[in-house]
Amino acid sequence: MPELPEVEVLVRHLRRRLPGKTIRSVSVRRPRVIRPTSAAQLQRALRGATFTRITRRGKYLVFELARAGDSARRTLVGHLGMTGRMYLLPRAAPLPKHAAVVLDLGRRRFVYEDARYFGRFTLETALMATLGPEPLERSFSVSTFARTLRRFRQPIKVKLLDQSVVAGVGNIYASEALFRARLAPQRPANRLARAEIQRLHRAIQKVLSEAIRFGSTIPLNHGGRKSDGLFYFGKADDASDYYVERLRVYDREGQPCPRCGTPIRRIVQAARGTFYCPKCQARP
DNA sequence: CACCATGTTCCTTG
DNA sequence: CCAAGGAACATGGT
Repeated sequence: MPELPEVEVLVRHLRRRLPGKTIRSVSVRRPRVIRPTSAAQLQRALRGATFTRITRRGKYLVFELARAGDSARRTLVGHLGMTGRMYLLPRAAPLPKHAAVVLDLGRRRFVYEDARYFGRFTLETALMATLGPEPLERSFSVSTFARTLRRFRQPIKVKLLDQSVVAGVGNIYASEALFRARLAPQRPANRLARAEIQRLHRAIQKVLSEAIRFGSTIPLNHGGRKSDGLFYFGKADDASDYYVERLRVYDREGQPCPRCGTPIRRIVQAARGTFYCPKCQARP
C-alpha cells in the first residue's frame, strides 16, 4: 500500500487516535524491523512515554513522544515497506500472525504488522536524511526539480522512484504522474524540456493530492477489515469497488487507455513494472 | 513449482 | 566521488 498518499491518510487517521496515549510496554517480535535500535533501547525510550505529534516525511511516519519528568523528547520513525500496516486493536483481540512490534497502551494495543518485514519501526531518524523535497510543499519548486533532473540520464520513471529526487512517489504514482503529464517513461531525465518538467511537476502534485482525497473519503472498515486507514491492497481487495476509474494506467496492461483507447503497455524498468499509453506518452 | 509484488539498501562495476 | 544495474531482504498471492 505504501506511497505518500496512503501514508498521509494513515497519519491523519492515527493523529485522531494516538496523541495522549501512553505506552505501558513494548513487545518486539521481529527485531529486524527496529534495527539499528535494540529491543532494550526501544523499551527504555518508549515505556512511560506519551504520543504527542504525528507527522509524515516522504513515506515515513514520524511519531513524537514526551514523558513526564523527562525533558528528553523521543522520535519514533515508521516505514511500511511493501506490506506494512499500523492500527489500534482492543487489548483482547488476537494479534496478527506477522505482528512485528506491539505497543501496549492500556485498553488498546498499537500494532505494526508487516508480512514481509521490509518496513521499519525504529529510533533511527537518520533514515530520512537523504530524502528530497516534499512534493506537496513549496520546497518542491519547478526549478529545484529541473535542476535535479539535469544530473541524471536514467529514464524519468526510474528517477521518480529515487526518494532523494522527490520524497514519497512510488511505483504506482510514478506511472500515474507520467501518464497525466503525457511523458514517455523511457525519456532520459536530463533530456526533458522545461515545459515537460513543469507538466510533470504539476502532475505529481495532482496525482498525489487526488489520491489523498480518495483515501480520505472511502470508508475505512470496508469488507469487515480492520480500520487501519489504508486503501491500496491490490485489485483483488474488497476495496476494489471504490477503485474503478481511480488509477488510469497502473496494473492495466492491455486495457484501453482512458484518453485514447490504445491498449496500455507494460515494460520493466529497474526491475519494476511501468505502465503507460504508447500513443499518449509517445517519445519525441 | 514458477513468477510476481505498493520499497529500500547494499554491493559491484564503470 | 558519482552513476547505474542488480541482488538481497521475507512472505504471500496467482
